[in-house]
Amino acid sequence: MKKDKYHQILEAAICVFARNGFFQSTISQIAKEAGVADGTIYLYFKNKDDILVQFFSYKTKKVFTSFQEEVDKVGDPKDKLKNLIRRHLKEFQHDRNMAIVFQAEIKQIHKIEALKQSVSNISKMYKNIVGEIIEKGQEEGLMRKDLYLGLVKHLILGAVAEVINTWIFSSSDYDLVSMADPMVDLLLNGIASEHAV
Amino acid sequence: MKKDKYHQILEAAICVFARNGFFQSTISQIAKEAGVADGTIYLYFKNKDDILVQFFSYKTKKVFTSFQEEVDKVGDPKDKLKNLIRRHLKEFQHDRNMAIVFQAEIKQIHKIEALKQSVSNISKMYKNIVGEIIEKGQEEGLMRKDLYLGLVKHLILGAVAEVINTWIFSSSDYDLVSMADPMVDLLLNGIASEHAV
Amino acid sequence: MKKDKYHQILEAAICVFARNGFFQSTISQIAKEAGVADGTIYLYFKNKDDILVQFFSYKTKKVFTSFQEEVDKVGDPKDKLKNLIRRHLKEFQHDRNMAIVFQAEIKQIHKIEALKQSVSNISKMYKNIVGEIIEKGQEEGLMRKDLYLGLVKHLILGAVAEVINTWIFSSSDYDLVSMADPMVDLLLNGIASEHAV
Amino acid sequence: MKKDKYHQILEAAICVFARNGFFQSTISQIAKEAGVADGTIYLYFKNKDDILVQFFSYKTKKVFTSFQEEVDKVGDPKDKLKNLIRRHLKEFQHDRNMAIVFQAEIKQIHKIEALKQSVSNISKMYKNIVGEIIEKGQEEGLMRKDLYLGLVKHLILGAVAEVINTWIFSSSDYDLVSMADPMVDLLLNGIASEHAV
DNA sequence: AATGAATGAGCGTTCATTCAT
DNA sequence: GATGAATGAACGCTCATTCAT
Repeated sequence: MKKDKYHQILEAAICVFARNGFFQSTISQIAKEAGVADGTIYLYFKNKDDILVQFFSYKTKKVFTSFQEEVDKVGDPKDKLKNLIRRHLKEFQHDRNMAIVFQAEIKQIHKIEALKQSVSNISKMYKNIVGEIIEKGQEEGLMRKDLYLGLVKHLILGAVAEVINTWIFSSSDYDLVSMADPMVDLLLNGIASEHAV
Repeated sequence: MKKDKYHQILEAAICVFARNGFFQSTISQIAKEAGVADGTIYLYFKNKDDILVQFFSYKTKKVFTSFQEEVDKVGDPKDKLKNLIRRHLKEFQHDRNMAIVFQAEIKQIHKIEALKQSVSNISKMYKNIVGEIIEKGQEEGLMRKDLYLGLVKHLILGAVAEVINTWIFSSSDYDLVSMADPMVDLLLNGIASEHAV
Repeated sequence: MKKDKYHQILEAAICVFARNGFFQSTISQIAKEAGVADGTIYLYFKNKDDILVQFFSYKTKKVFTSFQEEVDKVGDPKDKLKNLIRRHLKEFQHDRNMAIVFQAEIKQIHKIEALKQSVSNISKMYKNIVGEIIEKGQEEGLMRKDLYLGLVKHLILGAVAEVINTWIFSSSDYDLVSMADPMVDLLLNGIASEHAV
Repeated sequence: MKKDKYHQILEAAICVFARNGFFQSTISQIAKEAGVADGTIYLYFKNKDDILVQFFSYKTKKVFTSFQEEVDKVGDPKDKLKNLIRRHLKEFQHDRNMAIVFQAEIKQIHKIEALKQSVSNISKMYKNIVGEIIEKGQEEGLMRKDLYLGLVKHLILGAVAEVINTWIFSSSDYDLVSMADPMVDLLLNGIASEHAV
């Protein structure tokens, strides 16, 4: 019934990284968490860095495929945005360790040579999805034409990331997904009262 | 003419931290950058962690005082928000190393016992400022009453943080401050076209 | 058509040892070279050291038998010496890996408990053969009576070893055996010009 | 009264290398022998390999200068040869650890990238000294003209090396230097009886 | 007999921290 | 105060050896 060792170690590693941070985690801790010997880790990963590389390439692919699927499910750009954010929150809520590593380590990681590439791609991919949604929304007259697109992407990604962050650092016992709809409302309509603008 | 050693070391440290990340930086590197001996650092800081503790308590105080001042300069809540964000971007653009350490290390740092407190405080302080602005806006009828306040705080902090992030990891030669006004516009009015809502 | 596994492994090991040195070689490398699994090696050898033990006891026996045979083929002590050296160079030229391991590892090897004995025996056996030749030469009046026998043995063994060494560390593409005759001439007659002594 | 740490460590290392061989020696052993902490070694040497590199470049220079001096002291080529060998044996007898490392490790060492150069130079330098002596001897009519010079060099170096080797692996309590004169006699006059040639 | 995944002791090396000068 | 040589604990990683299949 056991998963294969590769994933067993990968998950243990992510768990330990989530707890201590990548640089503060030791191979011994990971091995212990995974229930294997230290040396065993090196049968599946080239070195400590490689664990993170593998994690990012594996999870990123998996998560972004699910994002894209969710976006493609509906036609309306506003629904697309809603689905994207809901899925984003859902995936991260579902795998808290992944969420922590994604949020907390990703800023550090570009210092690891082997990860430079993949990290910058994660943001880019996400922002591409968002970008397409916005552009479609503009074409359909549902979204403002006078948007600085780059900024909108930052706004959305940043907002979601911060919500996840807060959830992570709190006791994580409230429902993250339930924040999707109010967030989309905020993003679409802003915080100003209608007659005030 | 030299600054006192304390600040000399502190700035050297931030520079090194910005370059390599906290855990990847060594006391030797900092000492070299500061032009002092390794041991000298321990005359001014209890240990390596303490450098970061000092940095955060010092910078946080300084920066947030400046934020508060900027917010207090004007009366209109929308202007307050604009001033806050403009100042935020300005300060971080002005001290890139600080920006990098704030953005990149802060997620890691709560794993350092001595920093747990200060880090969570930084977010809290920032969100308090934002919260007060929003509440004043609501009182004055300038902002929607049906806002989930916590979410709005995340939205604003997250958006600004993401903009700064992108700036840091890019070649950094564009003007960060100029993004303040369009960002406030976005936050206030959202991305949906008016008649579409 | 394959040789039995024992010799297959033994030869692979010598090849790897020749390339990397004993301590720098790993069981994995040997297994790979031999085309067997790591574990298989332990079916034929007690441990890594044992591979060298087996090699030395096997090769030493084989080589020295051939030396003795060659020496016994002729009656004249000078011819015996010539035959010995010629055979020595021939055997080592023929099996370069063996030559390298013999020359390069033998000095290290007495640090391996199990090999202490065999190594000192190799030199001893060789010197015994030489000793007998010299003594016979002296009896027959062909060699000087005033020789310090121990020294003569060193002289001969050392000279041959050094010639082999040089050959090993060069590109090994010249003929080693052709050096036998001039070497015997040198050993017999010395380097001084006749009338000069 | 203490020598500086650099030489203290270097000598301790050579002592340990002599005892266990380079690859079987650990930094901990060396540190213990030198009476310093493990880390201290890395203040003076780049890494374990570097200890050997330093040793060879230091000792080789020192020893060969002394060889050349000794050779230059006298004019007669035969005396030169005698002086060279006597000095060689003397130096190696005087510093047994050096002798062991020179004899035993040198064959292994060309596998260490940083040492490839220096090792091949040692033999070359020695053989150059010998070569010059022989050539001078030939010019002066003291040595045979029909010598294969390369072979003579091997003969001499090999013979001396083997004598040292035997001394090292024996209980080492006999006088090495006293073998110089008989050895030179052997080299000059050979082992054949005069009337027999 | 043969495999090769798994082990874990042991190594080289780094680096925060101390302290004699 | 300032130094930087010295420390030694702790880490990442290797590899001889074992053993279930």
